[in-house]
Amino acid sequence: MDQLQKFKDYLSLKGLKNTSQRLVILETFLSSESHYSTEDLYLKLRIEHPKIGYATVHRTLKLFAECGIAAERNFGDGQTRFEPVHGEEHHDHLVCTRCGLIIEFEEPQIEKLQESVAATHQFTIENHRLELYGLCSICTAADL
Amino acid sequence: MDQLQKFKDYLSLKGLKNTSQRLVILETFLSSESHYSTEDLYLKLRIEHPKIGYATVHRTLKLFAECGIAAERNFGDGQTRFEPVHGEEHHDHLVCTRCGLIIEFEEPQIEKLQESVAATHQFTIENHRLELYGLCSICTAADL
DNA sequence: AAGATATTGAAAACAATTTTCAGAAATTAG
DNA sequence: CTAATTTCTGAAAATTGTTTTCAATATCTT
Repeated sequence: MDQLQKFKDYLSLKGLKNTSQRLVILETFLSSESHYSTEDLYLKLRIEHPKIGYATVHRTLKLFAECGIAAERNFGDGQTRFEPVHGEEHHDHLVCTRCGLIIEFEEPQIEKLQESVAATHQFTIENHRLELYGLCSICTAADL
Repeated sequence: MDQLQKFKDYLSLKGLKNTSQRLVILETFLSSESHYSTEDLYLKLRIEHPKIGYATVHRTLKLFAECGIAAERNFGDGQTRFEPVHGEEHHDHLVCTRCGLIIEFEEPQIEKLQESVAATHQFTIENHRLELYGLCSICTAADL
């Protein structure tokens, strides 16, 4: 099922309304570079849809997160970011502290070790976050 | 070297002053349960030292972080927390999403895998954060 | 002890996020 | 199709956590 259908299903399930703003925001959100903050997306939308307000963008992003279309991320810069979820494997992030580059990665072995740590403490894991902060290859090179 | 000495050295290195507030805050910070938010520590201090202001607590916690006595943590609840650092191994956290319990753990194998992920992307890791969110053993049991 | 400099606490400023509210839009009922 | 009901929107205001300002005070140096 595609994301648009998933969103519409969620709206009707919850008795919410299918508005033009929500569809425009979804389309823009899905169509490009990930890791949007509310502000990022608001500014991008404003170019073609200057009527859409900041609060609506923010509310809609929260709605995406609620229905599983987006995941909330926080990379410690004081802004919450949202990234599209496409039902793929869970992934984690490398974050360049100099240029802001964000790279996604998957490492099933780490996930397994996390499970074993949780088991040791009789913890039931619901989700996790792993971020590696440092310099990307370009910034590392520039640093020499 | 103990933490008090480390703090005093840092102060004189930076030409900062050794005030009674700073010492009281350090003592209280080190003397008990970790993972304080500014507010937590402010409220705790207020019992015995009602004159100490919120801003001073906050500034002092930042100072601890600067000189390596404290580490800043953010568990996604919108509050920055500070935990005492005692020069031990780096550790990560299990966070109970129901009762708020925080358990620390170390898993060197995970650290190694992180290094290999970074190497794959020619990334130079400066630091990382790993948090496992879920239910602690007690909340898991209560959930049945 | 005096002078120079940093610190304090209260309040104001900030930044990100969330809420309020009245008018507008979407859905449902008739 | 129209009216009635309910949700949504956008602008502005409110909230929350954090940071800064500033005048009075404390600390350090000589």
